[in-house]
Amino acid sequence: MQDLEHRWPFRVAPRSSPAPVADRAPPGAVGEAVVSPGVGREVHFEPHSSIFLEGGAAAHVYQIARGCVMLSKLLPDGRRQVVEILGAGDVFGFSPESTYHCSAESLTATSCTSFARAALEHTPALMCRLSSHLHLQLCALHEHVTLLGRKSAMERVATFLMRCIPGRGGQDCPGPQHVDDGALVRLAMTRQEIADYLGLTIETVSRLLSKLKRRGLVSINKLDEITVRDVCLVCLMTGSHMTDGRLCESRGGLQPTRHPARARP
Amino acid sequence: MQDLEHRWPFRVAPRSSPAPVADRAPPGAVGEAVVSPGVGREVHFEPHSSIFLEGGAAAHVYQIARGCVMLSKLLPDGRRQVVEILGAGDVFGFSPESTYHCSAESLTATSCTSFARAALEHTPALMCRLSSHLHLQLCALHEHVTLLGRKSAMERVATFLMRCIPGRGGQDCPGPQHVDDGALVRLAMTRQEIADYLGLTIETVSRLLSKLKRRGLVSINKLDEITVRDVCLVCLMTGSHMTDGRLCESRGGLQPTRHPARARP
DNA sequence: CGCGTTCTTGAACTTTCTCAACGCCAGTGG
DNA sequence: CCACTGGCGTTGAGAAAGTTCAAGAACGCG
Repeated sequence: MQDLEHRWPFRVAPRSSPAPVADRAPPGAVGEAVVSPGVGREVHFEPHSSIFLEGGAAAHVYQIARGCVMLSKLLPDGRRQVVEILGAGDVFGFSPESTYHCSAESLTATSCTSFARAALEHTPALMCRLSSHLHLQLCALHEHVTLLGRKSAMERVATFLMRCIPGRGGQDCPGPQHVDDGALVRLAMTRQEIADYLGLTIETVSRLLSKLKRRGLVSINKLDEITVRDVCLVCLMTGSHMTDGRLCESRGGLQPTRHPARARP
Repeated sequence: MQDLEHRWPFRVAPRSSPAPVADRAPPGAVGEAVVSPGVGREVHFEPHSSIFLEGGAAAHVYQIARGCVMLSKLLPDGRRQVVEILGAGDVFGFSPESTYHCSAESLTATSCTSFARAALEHTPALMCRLSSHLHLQLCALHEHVTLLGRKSAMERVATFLMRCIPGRGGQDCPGPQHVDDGALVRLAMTRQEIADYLGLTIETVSRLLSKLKRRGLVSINKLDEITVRDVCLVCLMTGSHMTDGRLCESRGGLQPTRHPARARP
């Protein structure tokens, strides 16, 4: 259907044309036709405002028309995990219980269509249309589970940066388009949120960004605005590609034994 | 609707009645009515057989009628992550691309209803019925992301054991039913698979199971058969409960700053 | 019984976390 | 205008958790 990656299009502009900082229309067909057939209601959220809290009554289901939403969970001792980051077209607020199992917070200015849970249960057609988006999210979540379970800290940060650059890093990545393969990334997240997303501490995220800066791979313009100077090079650090040039070759079968948990040095 | 946990009911028997090692009907309504309206075909898999491989042509979507399935992904250097473990009622094989983005393997003897992808696309009603299961899986995946991102190795192992005991550890856990609060767990997974599921190494899993054994919390009968001697005590080690007695109290709001990444000693 | 596979255990080493100090920046109020 | 303050972010030193490597034990199967 369409690309799995870059489903939360942070405001990003190609390096060569630094102009359009305003929100762009999401790439791909993901954000298509968010029709609201009577039951749906348009709701808007400022950047970094709470949409609902973990444990609150699960009254509504939301579909994002524009913007970015972050879902997170807390452990009772205060450890937080950002569980999913969503963009246009994505659906959240489904809960098998009567309460939300995670909190939702907008990252950028966000518009959603909200559906009352009760109404939804009486409109199977609508329910289905919303559900049909979920397997995209499931797929992205699988990718993220792999990041959390098996990638080193640097690979996580590199992967994170690549996810902020639409159109690059996926299977159909066109490779560098200009001699200067750079991209401007607006993060819209604090270091703490990035850390909670990547399963790291804030210090580690900070240190690794500094290391990337020292190596000349990125430059940090404004804390939440990073220029990735060589997209391809950062992409090679994600752990998702063969480091010796070849891209993923087809695998002969499962390799059940001896898996190094982290990349070898 | 129903419980999130124990959605992959490994063969488990209460400690007091050690008899029924044979597969039990799944608890809850998850495994309801797996009707196959013409398009669906019944397929069976031996324990530990491959259902499809990551990168293979995504020809079918499956719904589990009975048994357990493990989804996994490989990084190009051979690191593996078990991404999801599924039980009766769960759906897998959806892919936004033309190829599968993960591999599927049966853990126990498994029966599935398989639907040709092409047929599915012409039967929106069926598609919807399958999709409607996905938000349950999404929810379980959020839980697992939290485990991978924020839990210590011991908390992961404890959580894993609790997930193998149906009816316990969830929000509606009845607590100990007998004076002797034990449970028999059939793992159906090798140590390597458990490690790949929990984002650890095989050595760490082995070490921590030994530590639990030394502390008298579990006993290991047959490598893949473990008796959890005190379910409640193991549950307190999962990191999902307040360790000082009280269960989760309602939280006042988001706590965006200072999150210890691991539990304090 | 012997062999291959899987699991366990130990010791050394890495990575990442923890704790603490410091820097930067924006907003505030004298 | 400038010092003060609070919130983030960065950096360093030391500690801890988990990994790696290697050897030995246990299991299962012919």
